Amino acid sequence: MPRPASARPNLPRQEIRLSVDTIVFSLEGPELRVLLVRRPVEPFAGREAIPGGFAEEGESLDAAAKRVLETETGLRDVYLEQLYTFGDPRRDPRGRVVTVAYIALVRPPAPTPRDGRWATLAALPALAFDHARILEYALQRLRYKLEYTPVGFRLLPEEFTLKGVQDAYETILGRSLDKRNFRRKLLSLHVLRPLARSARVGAHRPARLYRFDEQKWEGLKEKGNVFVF
Amino acid sequence: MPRPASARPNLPRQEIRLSVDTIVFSLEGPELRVLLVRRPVEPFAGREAIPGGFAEEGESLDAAAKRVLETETGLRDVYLEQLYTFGDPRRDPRGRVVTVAYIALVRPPAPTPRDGRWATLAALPALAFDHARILEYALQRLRYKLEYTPVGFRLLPEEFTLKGVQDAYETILGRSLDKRNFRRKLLSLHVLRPLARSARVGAHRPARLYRFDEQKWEGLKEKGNVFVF
DNA sequence: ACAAAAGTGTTGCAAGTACACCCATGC
DNA sequence: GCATGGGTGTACTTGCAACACTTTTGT
Repeated sequence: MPRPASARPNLPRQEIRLSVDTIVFSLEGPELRVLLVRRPVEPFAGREAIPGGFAEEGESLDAAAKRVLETETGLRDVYLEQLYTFGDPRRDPRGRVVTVAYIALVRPPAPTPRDGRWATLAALPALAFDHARILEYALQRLRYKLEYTPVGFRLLPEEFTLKGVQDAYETILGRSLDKRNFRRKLLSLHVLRPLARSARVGAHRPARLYRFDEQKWEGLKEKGNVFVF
Repeated sequence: MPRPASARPNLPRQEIRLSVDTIVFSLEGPELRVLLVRRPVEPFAGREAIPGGFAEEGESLDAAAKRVLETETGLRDVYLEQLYTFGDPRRDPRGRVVTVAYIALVRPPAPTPRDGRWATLAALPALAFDHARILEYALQRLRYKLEYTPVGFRLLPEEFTLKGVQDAYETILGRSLDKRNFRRKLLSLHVLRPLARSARVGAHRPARLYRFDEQKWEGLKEKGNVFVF
């Protein structure tokens, strides 16, 4: 329930609206995908866009991102991080809309929300507003971040094989990595807990399953041994 | 001149205000300093704060940061980059204010604006709002960024000595660096243009002057040889 | 000649890269 | 027994860290 503006004498009148939009990434098939929703109304009616909505009175930006994402797509308990704020005055034809963009990473199997689809990066349609630019920026950040922090695990199932991690990295970075070197480096961080169970799929030796160890990772962060942005 | 909200049927009413605040860093003495201004009015009247103001209708966020900074402090032609957006609903007692924070780096000699002062990090006063947190975040970003990109040159005079660069780095990072290793690494980037002239100060051998070569730096960025955030 | 800062190379270590074969399982 | 992907070690290269002396100038 917004108080009238007159109750806030020090605050100027502004015709600026604040929206919170999220680029949602997931790995599906062996491809990096982005969640797009189709706009039912003008402007850009019929075009696809990244999910988003307007911030409400009493909520923080993080909370708004979470709420909007759940409302629009049904996705919950996903990794969310603020990306950048886009404020060009002409980016929305309706008027002045400033968008705080977030990145979300969801684990497979990622449900497909109604009115949404998982688009591959190779076959992106024309997007509404300046969403193409936002997406490009998000992708760049994801790639950079992947090299310094184990953010990639947020795109994997809770239990995964080393091969799975490597495939994910290769997909996102768009280049192939040496198996032995990759495994050595990954294990040398000591943030993976091997499980007793293995993944039995196909006519070949089953691969050991691992879990990401949040605690050890937090420990490393606190000791400043890692780059975290 | 804002159009009435009724002309924008698709935009919701929002009582959210958008401010753009900037953490201004400079090197003075041999210390990293932050520009603080004293608040003349409530809330937090008399307290010091980082300079900032409200965004206007037709301007981009970058433009707003530039304008506000010049209006409040008289500083122009400084390096500006967006830091993060802070949107906790209780961060301003007047109501909902979302702040897009920027970092600015200014070269010496940095003029001291009226109603402002350059505070050292060692002796920071209690700041208004959540500005202490914003400042802490900015400092962290500055330090990280220094290690991957030559932002540091934005804090130096146009012409500088290698010693000058090293002093700057040591100040900001808070640790001492090996002279030979530092020089080798810096020169190996090939982004410094040595000048014929030298800096003659004091009873000892004068040091060669250098300039930062923006062009070569842009070239490296495009080739993807460098980490740029 | 001496005080003061500028400038300069080498060695050891750690991390990264390149590279090829045996192992366990299902069919 | 063979096809399929899982799992492992070693040599080379490169970048980073540690370390001390000579050079140039002003006084």
